[in-house]
Amino acid sequence: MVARALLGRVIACDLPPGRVAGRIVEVEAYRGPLDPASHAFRGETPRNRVMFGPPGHAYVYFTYGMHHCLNVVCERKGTPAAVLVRALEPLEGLEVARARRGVHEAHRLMRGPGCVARALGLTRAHDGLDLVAGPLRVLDEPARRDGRRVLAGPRIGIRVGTERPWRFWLGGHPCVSGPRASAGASARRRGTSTLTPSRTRP
DNA sequence: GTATCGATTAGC
DNA sequence: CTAATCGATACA
Repeated sequence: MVARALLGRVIACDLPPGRVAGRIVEVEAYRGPLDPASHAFRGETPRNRVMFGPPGHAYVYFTYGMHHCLNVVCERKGTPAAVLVRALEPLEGLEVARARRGVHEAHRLMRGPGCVARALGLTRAHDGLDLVAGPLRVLDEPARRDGRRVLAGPRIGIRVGTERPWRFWLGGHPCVSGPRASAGASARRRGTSTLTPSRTRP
């Protein structure tokens, strides 16, 4: 619900040395006790505390010993749910983002959740920020999807909960990480079944 | 206490 | 495909 509504909206981050902003083009939804892929699946901890708080706040976590990821907390206080921001289309502050990322091409600046947080300059220090008050904000202007369709497919990078099509993105957008066509279309073209696991583990 | 594994990425 | 790199988690 909230995940789809966030597609096409703008996130702006006002931290030194200047504003970096981008349009949301790819997200993933995570829920609480019913979603084994969610950080909130096993209850509240110091790390995921913000997910259990009021909506409209940033949940920023640290993972793989080197990356941060940005989420938008949804649902009322006490009901953990969040939307992972996986990719933005750069709009403002491209030079600041380039300096932080060490990458030049615009379409690769904020492609992937770790890259989004890096380009915006976010760390655990920004966990819990109010996304209406700032300095990290979801701007109060209508979503602009530029005629692109909202497509859905399985979430990326998880090993449980993959059966739920809770990854959403703007079809064909160059800043989307991973597959850009719908899962169904992609499976049809390749003659493979979406239901067949593509990866096994010894 | 030790062992394992990530809501990832860059590079070969 | 793997290394990087460390906090959270599982388990003895």
